Amino acid sequence: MGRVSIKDIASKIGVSTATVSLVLNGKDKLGRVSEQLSKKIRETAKSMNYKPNGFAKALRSGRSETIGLVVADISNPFFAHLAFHIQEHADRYGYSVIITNTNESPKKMEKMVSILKYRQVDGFIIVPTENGSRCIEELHENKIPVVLLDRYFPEIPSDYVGVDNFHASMKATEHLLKLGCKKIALITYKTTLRHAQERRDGYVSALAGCDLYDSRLIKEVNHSTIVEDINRSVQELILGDNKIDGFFFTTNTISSIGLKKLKEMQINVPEDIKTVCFDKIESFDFSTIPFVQQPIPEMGKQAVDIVVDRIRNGNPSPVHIELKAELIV
Amino acid sequence: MGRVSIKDIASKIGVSTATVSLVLNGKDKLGRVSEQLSKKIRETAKSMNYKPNGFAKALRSGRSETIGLVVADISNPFFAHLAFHIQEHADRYGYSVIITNTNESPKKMEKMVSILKYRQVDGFIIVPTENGSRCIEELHENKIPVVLLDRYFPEIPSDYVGVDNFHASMKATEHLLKLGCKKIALITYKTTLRHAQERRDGYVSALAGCDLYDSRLIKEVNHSTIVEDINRSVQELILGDNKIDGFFFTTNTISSIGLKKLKEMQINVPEDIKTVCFDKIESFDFSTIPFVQQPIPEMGKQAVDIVVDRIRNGNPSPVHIELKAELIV
DNA sequence: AAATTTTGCTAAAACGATTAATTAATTTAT
DNA sequence: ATAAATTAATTAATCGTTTTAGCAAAATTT
Repeated sequence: MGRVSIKDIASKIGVSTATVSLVLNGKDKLGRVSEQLSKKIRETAKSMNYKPNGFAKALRSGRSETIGLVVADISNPFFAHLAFHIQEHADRYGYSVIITNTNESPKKMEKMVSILKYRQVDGFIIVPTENGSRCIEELHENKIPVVLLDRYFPEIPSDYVGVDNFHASMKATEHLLKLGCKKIALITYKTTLRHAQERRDGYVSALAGCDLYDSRLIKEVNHSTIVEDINRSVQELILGDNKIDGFFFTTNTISSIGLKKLKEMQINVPEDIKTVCFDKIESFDFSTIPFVQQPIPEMGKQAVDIVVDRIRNGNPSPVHIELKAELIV
Repeated sequence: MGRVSIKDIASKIGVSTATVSLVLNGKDKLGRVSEQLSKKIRETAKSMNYKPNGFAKALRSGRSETIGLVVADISNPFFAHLAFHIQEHADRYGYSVIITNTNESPKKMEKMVSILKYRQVDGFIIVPTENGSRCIEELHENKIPVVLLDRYFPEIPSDYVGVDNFHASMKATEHLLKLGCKKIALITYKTTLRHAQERRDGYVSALAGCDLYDSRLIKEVNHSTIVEDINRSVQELILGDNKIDGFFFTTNTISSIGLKKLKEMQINVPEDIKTVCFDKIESFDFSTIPFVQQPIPEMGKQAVDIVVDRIRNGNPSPVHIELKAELIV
């Protein structure tokens, strides 16, 4: 016995498929189907274990009830957690989520967006890569709902959900200052992405406030050579002339590699040097290291809320949501 | 300008949609379309930026070129990494992946499978939950390709990809023995899932071999109350009469919580007590703790290979693939 | 009683592709 | 020159649903 279609139900009861469809979509009031028949159809559908064919539905209606999620790397815990909450929340609206990875390559991002477009997703939630703005603009031009997440492009107005990177970084840096640090190094990505710059600006602003800013303490690392870059930077900073007494790592990946290097060099945290990280690292003894905690569940929820709203009600002026990130000590 | 359909191409050149479809699907030899026209159609399609409508295709052909992935929890790094590799590999076959979470609840697993069925996925890769065998059997009855991953049900024959849990655990336990441990505790899930039992059996077997097996050193924890359970177990074991000198944690989550508790109790690893974990914990100082490393990329690859093969070539006798897991010291 | 409105349902055309069956034109074989 | 085979395209049905327009019968209004 193959799949049960609307036609099977219709012919079993002896009505038209139109009537069945109307009833099963709750439009029986509008279509004026009698109470009795309505009930009978619903019961028959249930007893025959009818499941609507999503493709037929999507083809006819033009909506797939699917959201495309594009992240840098689903195996990164930050994005994995985001994905988890996005899915759980989307599920409540009846939306499924297709997750894809860019691996921080704009080329791959374009490819993934194209695949998702082919899959006719109703809307996108995207953590964009550097130089990925063209791709986003194209989606805008095609009037496809997009919510940017975690990162955004200041030059193009679009819906965005993220955290207040600037103030979070400032607070993080100030925490090190309060602990007495005078020479605080920053390790961050070499990127034009705004959220990274905001994190840097927060750090700079905190230090400039008390005349401790020194540009030589900022080290930029490349995504593609991250391990070597961080190892080298940490080594230089530690062994160099500046007597570094604090580190601010601007992402979980950077933190993880940086702390590993420190451990390797037999530098104890926080005894020998203080550190603060952006994002949590899953670690059994992380308890001693303060970190900036982004409200991941809320970020996911907001992104879903917005994209679903755009899908359903069209595109008024874009919103730019900046959530507060807490410093956990 | 809306989407370009096959009809648009056809009418632009002045041919039938059938011809266009034939050419665009590489069946022009079969359908005997002239070389010239063939070329012209391909060029026009490209210039008009034609993207086939997946739903129409899926509706007509009955295949969605989508794989449904059901994992316990995508925010768990082990599953996140699996998901990553599954996606990357599926992409090479032209398949998209829809990921869903069960949160270890068989009810939710059923719901997710049902959603994915409604989405007409061509095949499933499933990390099943305890008591989830009925759901898998139903898929078998409906002749929908399923590959079980990480866990399986011995009572139902189905495709499966996992690791040799028994020997991996045995090796892990033997490592502790080699380090001189005499009282090795096991912390594992209280579950009927076979893979967990295999891990326990490996541990038991290693200890029984040298007469060190003591059932009181095995502690089972519940998924829903995992933190309290582990904390209590660790505390009991450490403070109890048995002078525990080793721990074997059977999953990454258990390891993480267990190690955190040890740290809290000021027990140093590996000075005061030796430990070995199943799965890697993302941690900057994990370097000192030996762990069983599952070949995640290979597991993902195999699972995709099998499910795609089943989709394309039907269902011969199920395969049961057990990969070797390495002990990383 | 005729005209109008409401009620309850159906017919049929989409949506965008695929594909078996045909047709028409040309080439080859007899 | 006629029949057979090959080549090159088209027609039309189909997948399962949604939805607009329309039709008859019943109920209501005038």
